[in-house]
Amino acid sequence: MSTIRDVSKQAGLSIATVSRALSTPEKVSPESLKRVQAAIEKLQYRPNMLSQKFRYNSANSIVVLVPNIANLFFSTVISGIENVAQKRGFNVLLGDTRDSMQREQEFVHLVETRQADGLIQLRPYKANNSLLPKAHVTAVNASGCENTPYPTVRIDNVAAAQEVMRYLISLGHKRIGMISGLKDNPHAIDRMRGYKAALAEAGIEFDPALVTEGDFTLWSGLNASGHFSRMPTPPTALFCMNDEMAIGAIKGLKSKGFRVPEDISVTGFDDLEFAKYSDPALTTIAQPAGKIGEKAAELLFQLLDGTHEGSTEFVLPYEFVIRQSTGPAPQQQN
Amino acid sequence: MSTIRDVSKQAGLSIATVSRALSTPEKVSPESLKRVQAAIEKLQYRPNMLSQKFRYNSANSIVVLVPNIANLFFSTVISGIENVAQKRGFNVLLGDTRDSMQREQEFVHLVETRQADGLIQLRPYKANNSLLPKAHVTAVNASGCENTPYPTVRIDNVAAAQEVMRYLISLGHKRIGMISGLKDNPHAIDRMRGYKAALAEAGIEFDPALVTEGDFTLWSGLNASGHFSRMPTPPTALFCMNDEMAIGAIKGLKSKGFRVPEDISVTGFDDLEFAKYSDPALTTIAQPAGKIGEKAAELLFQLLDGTHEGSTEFVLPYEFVIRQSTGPAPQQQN
DNA sequence: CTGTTAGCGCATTCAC
DNA sequence: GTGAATGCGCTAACAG
Repeated sequence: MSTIRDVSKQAGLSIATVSRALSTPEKVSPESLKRVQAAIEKLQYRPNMLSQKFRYNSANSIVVLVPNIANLFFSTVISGIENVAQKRGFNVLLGDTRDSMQREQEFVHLVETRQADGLIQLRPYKANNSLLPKAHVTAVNASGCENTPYPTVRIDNVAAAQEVMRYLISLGHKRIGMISGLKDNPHAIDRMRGYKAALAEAGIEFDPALVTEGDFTLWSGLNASGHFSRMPTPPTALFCMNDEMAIGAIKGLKSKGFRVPEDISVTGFDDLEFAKYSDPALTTIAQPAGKIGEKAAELLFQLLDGTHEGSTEFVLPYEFVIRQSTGPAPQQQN
Repeated sequence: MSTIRDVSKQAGLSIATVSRALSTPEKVSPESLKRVQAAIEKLQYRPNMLSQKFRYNSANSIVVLVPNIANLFFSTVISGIENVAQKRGFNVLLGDTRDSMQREQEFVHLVETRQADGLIQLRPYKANNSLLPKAHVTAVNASGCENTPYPTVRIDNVAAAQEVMRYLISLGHKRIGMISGLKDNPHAIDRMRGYKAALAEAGIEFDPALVTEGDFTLWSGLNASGHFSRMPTPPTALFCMNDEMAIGAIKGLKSKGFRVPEDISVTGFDDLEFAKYSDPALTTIAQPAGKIGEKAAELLFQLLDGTHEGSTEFVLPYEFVIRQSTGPAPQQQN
């Protein structure tokens, strides 16, 4: 591997001139420029970015902490982050944490040790969980939730859940089951609030028996659906906290002889590509996953540049998409 | 940000001793060690890895080139790569190329400029497309295909496709349609060979009218299914080159009044998590996506270490998973 | 066991 | 427009 020194020798010029030829060619005479270029070509010289990073004390990379990369919602957010990082000439370091705090800590360490300049966290933070502030690490939480002290980009989960519930209620549903995420998941907490708010609004009493816990996977949705199908009077609608669980639940319900939506309506959350192709196609909340990623990255760069002003909380619009998995409440159930 | 020099001053020791305390504590007296630790604690010192990387001329990272990160197959492979990179203390740089050669080139550049030590390509290479060899870049192709000059980890696509086809033929199917990937996609080429081989074996003539081209997306599968449903005598089975297209096709066929598998059998390829939850559940080839990633990473590290011996082509076993989307050919069609 | 010294590759002074 | 000299933070070789 040739260095800038080799190039300078080959060109018969000083290191400084070669360096200038690379960064500010207008400050170098055409003649020298040509010789430098020839030398570079001949030696197949490539500047050692490791050295540049060291000198500038800037890694030109950001790390993205993701609980599980093989999750379509997250990977779409990452796509958005990549988009703007690419434009800024930044690399994206992938931190697949698998919900392990230890792994997460290791990736935060990358920023502390300057291997990355900043961090985007895709996992929603719990209020008490303050991994970041003890280190001076520039960070943004994408897909964040309310009441966190971190700069955050999110949608209004409470309102979105409430909107879905209002729609179900408007279709005549009164017994509406829910497949929640883990109880301490901040998204689960927010969406639960929307669920309860809509019930209260409609004068329907909250029934804990209608709530069952999943973990946002297909399997947990399938599993949870069993709880409902075994009830003497099953709910007529099921509000699922994400699309995977909704699709899993539909699978389970159908196998038990339920028709969706004739016997039971099912709603999701996220609007994965697969939601359209589910049978029946899923009524769901479309989160602007790509946009969330882009906005989070933009915010992070502003923070890094010190050019950010104003609020550090961005609430992006969601969209309620009505498809075929929801219908009027069956008459006999009233 | 404090440096090792600050720590040495604070501890009243030389820089070298501090450095040793960090890397080889057994070579430092307990007394000094304690003072170093105290100084580090007080100053909140963190070693600057940028400097270490520079000195060792090793970035301790690998880049993964992926055509589309929001694709479940790829993200599962990446998960596998992450697994072994993590163990080796390497970072994974994400290169979402979006099928753009320019973007791909930029990521290869990361290796040329030492920002990464090696590269794993998830896109299958065409025989003529030699992006890598002109640069001296250590690389492995995961999900590769036959006859490439690069170290590669793959499954036997020809045999897998042939096995699926044999199964369909054994069920009595004679008119078997295919939803292919883009014609010049190496995977498409290999799987097509398997398709044709099975037909030839069974004495069934190849009919180009039964082949339609998709691009591995859900939508293209849905779209392609229209081609078949409009035929005067549609095929009784459909071999799709991946699960997404199969799921899209099933959606399309059902909407046209076809029953799967009673009227038409459908098979996929990959065995995404969603394949189980499709209705009907998909008969498909299970690629060991995670394993492919792990093996590719292991191979890359061996190459980087110079400890690799023997073949640079690994063919991993696949599994043929029979679910409910396939059944006997309908009688009336014979 | 500890300290002094040199140098990794590059960009940037400051002279000329 | 150009070159010589300096230093970024760290480790390794050497000397004590």
